[in-house]
Amino acid sequence: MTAPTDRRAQLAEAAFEVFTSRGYRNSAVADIVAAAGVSHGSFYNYFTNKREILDAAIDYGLESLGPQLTPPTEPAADLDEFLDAMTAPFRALHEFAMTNDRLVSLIVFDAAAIDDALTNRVIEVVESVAVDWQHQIEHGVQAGFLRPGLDAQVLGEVMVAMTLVVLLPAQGGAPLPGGLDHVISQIAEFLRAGLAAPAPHA
Amino acid sequence: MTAPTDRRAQLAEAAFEVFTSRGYRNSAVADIVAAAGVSHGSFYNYFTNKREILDAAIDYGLESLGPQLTPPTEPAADLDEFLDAMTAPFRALHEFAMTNDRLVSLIVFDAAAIDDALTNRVIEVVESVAVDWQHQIEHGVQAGFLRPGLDAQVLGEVMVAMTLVVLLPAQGGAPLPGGLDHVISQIAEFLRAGLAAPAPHA
Amino acid sequence: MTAPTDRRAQLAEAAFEVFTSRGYRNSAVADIVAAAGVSHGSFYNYFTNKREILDAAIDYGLESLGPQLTPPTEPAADLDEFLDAMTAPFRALHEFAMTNDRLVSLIVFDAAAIDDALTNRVIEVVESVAVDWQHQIEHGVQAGFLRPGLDAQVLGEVMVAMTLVVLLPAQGGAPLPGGLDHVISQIAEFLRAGLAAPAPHA
Amino acid sequence: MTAPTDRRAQLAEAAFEVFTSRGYRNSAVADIVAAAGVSHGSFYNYFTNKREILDAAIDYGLESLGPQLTPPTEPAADLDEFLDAMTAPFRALHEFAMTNDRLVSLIVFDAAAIDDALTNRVIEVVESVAVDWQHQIEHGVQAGFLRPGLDAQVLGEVMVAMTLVVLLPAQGGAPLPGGLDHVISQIAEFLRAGLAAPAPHA
DNA sequence: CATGAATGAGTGTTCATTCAT
DNA sequence: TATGAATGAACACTCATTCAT
Repeated sequence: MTAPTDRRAQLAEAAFEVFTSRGYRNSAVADIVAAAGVSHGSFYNYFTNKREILDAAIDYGLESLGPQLTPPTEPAADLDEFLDAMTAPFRALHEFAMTNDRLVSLIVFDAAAIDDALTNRVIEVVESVAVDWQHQIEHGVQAGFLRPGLDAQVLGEVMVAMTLVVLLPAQGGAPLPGGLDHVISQIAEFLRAGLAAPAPHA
Repeated sequence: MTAPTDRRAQLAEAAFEVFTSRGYRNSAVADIVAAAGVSHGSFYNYFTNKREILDAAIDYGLESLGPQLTPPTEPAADLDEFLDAMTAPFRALHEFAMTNDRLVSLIVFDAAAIDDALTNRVIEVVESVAVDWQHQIEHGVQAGFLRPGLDAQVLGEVMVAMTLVVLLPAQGGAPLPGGLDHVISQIAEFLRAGLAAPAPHA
Repeated sequence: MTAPTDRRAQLAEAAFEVFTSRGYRNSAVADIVAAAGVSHGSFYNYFTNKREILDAAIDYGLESLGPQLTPPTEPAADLDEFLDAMTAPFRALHEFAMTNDRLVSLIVFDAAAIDDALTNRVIEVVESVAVDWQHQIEHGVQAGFLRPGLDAQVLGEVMVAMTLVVLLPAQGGAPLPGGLDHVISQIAEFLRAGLAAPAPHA
Repeated sequence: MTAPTDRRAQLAEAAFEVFTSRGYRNSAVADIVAAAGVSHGSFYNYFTNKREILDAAIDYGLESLGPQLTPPTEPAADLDEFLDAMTAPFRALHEFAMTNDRLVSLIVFDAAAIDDALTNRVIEVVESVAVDWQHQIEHGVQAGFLRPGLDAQVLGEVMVAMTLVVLLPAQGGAPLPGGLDHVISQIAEFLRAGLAAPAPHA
């Protein structure tokens, strides 16, 4: 019925739907093949075990996550552009998390329960985002609009950590106080004051 | 072997060890009773099901976490005291997480996969910590050493999120760049610049 | 709290309540001791096992059944008295079964599922009732108002079997068509025609 | 070993053997699969639970019962034919019960202990037999060889009840006094006298 | 005789994985 | 490559019975 070449993709997509709606441990291989409309035995022609299709399902999910997460690679020219670039992912992540809460849950919470390989994979994604922010900050220091002496690596990770604020509401946390725009503007002001170079004396 | 009165505690402790080393879903009741040196049937004299002992195991783990987590209830008198109070939990949390990494993993990562009740419990702990920080900030604004216009609620949650920086290394993340002291001093400087009231013009 | 001498009776009564409301196999010793307000361990001071208390519970139940079941021992003097004596137990049994349906169910249906000893006990009760009816019929033949040539033993058992008609409604069967009085009068007419000696030619 | 198409039937047959020899509650799924020479897990490919295979096992047993139970559908032409038709099932039932005593026990005695659905199923079988007898009687009244004024519905149920006489010996009761033929002839005479229309005056 | 904690064999059920066709 | 029946180890949970106090 489906072209044989994308049986694997078809199964991965079905697994994504099943895993994100039931969680990894609560999902049976039988659920996945049923969702894919494929025979039970066929599963093992494409994946050696249940664990393996989890990677494929997460890949499938991440294909839509990636672009929104990455901040612009062009370094900001001045402080205002910098703040825009730093806060843009907060908005994107919040919206992504609100509409894909089960995927976030799958990646973040199921991962650690399954094995170290998956945990490390998640951590790598997180670290790579931190590095993007780190570069923005390094450039801002060099360009002179950020305070000298900033440790860009530490602050890149601080930025990553701060995204938790906009992710938690999607995972059952309290709604953002004052709404997303207000929270982002507070963060922007916090960053402006916290990171900007002191105003030169007139 | 153990005083009969705390069989329940004995089982909870064993469950804590088992859950933190294998994860909740990968642990069998048989593992717990084996670790406790108790018969299989006895388990159900003390807990009505496997889910119930998870609460007890987490309680057991949290008894040592609680005190270290809470920031001082005395409001800070000036900016330096404030920064000390704000950053102290980072050190405590880092040390706790480094020595109790499996408990953190159990609480943070297993919770969501199990129950909404447990997820909510975790979120409540987190929110309560956010509120403590929020009060510190509110007081600092009133006392005049923090910038007016700060939204203490938002920034309290930002603080909670930032703790992720010192928690991740215990969960398999990269080691803290420059060490804990360096990271904390960077955060302190960030907070000082980001939150302090502008210096009055001489 | 209770006189120690009737602990056994107290347990038997509790067992009767528990067994008749839940069935033997679905009742736990824990249920019985809870209903009796007695400690779990005490049970085995009075009964060697769960099976044994079933006998005691049935004894307890039968104490109220016995009198209503037995037809009058005085032999009937004529055909009308005979028919009254033969049909009276139908009314009694119907009423007993309607108000004690769970006991009937326990005795009749649980018995066979448990062991042959209990089955035989039930059958003995039934046979003893059959013998009572048999004697009535034998006497009627001798007195001349019943047809000669009747096999009183066979017809005694037929009478026992016929009681099933008035027992089934209590066990979930259809209600008696026309009501109990109508059914009994039909049976009486059936017996009159079926058993009476032919009217002497005038 | 067995044609794959009737694994379900194979299991049902094994369950029938197990249930009729041990009773439903005393039989484990493990016993059934062992008797069928099938793996434990296979059971749940064919039945969703233990309760479900009981229905199949009873169906299996009833396939041989059904035909013998049903009285002829052709209405009797005269009193002698009527008595033959009425008593024929007694012989059939007796023989069935003697050779299938454990099935009868399973159906009659286990049913009530299990659930209402099964109890109702048994009662429906019984009622349907009663209706067959009822029709015979109705026809006999119309044809004039049975007494007018008979309530065919009541007497149909009385007939069903009377079959108990020939069923009990298979369940551990005393043997039929005088043998089956004698008992049936006694019942036939009883019915003849009890139901026949009065002989017209010469 | 009273207690209730301890026991452990037994239950029905699930599911990832295999393999003959 | 496709299939789906077959597998069996593992699971959470029950409960009649024992026994030290």
